[in-house]
Amino acid sequence: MPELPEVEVTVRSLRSAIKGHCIEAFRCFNHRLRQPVPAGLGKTLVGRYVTDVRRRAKYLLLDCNERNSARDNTGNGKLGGTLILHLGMSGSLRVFPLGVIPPRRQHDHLEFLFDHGIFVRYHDPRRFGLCVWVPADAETPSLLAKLGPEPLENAFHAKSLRQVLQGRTTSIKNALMDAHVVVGVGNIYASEALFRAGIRPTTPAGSLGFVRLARLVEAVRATLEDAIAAGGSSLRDYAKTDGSDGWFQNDCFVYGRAGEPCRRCSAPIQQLRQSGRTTFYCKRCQR
DNA sequence: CCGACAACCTGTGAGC
DNA sequence: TGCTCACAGGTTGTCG
Repeated sequence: MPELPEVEVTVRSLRSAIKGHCIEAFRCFNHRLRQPVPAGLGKTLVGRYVTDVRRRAKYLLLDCNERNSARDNTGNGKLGGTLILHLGMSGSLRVFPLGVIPPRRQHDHLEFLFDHGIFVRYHDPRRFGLCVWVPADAETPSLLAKLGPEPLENAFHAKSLRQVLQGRTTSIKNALMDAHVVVGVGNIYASEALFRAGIRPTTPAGSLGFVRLARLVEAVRATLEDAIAAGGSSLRDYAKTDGSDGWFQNDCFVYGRAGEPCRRCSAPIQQLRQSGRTTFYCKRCQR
């Protein structure tokens, strides 16, 4: 489901809905996610204001302030911190306007109620997502410690990319999906970016020269920006915070289009398997 | 260190 | 209709 564009779209609407507001209530109906939702998380969260909603890689980060002492008897202290959410393969967040709280669906695992009546639900059928609290004085959590550059920021460029791919024999498609190389690019957008760059997904990562990598960097950026503008891709589970679908799946050049004509040259789109994931490409446009 | 693969979990669609 | 199998936007641990 969610790759960088879907998480970014979620972060933006969540930010506008809850930034500056106080968590009045929290409920957890199933703590068994990829990592267990900590017991007593509600006591940690209630009474805190969300000072910002950010994204790092595919993680959503809810920054929370210090809390006035009285209600806190959790042993977590009153120190501020960050709630880290990940949507895994099938997760989504839904924001309900004031006073609207529909019945809970199957796989709605977490609920947040804010002081202005806004209600947020976390839904994740496969439970590959996570929800953990990191106090402000903790060292960088291992989840975030070893991540590569953000693809939409300046630190992602051809020169550094060539350096990290130096000597790597794995395919460029596998390398693009490696979060040590660059974050946020998953199975859909790796195929899409390689199409836009005109690069065959099976090309050994270390064999690409500066010019082709520069083209790839721009293709990754353009692909992700277009997908964000389209509200992300909705295939099975992903939906925006208002419950509506993203549209980028309709704009894909290659993903999910095996056998269909290439939008650029009409040759049939090819499909193959790389490290257990399906890859799509055009054998004429990508060399 | 690197690369490939299984595991985590549920739902869905295809084929028999 | 009902069963089984393959596969699905991610990440992590393990093995060779």
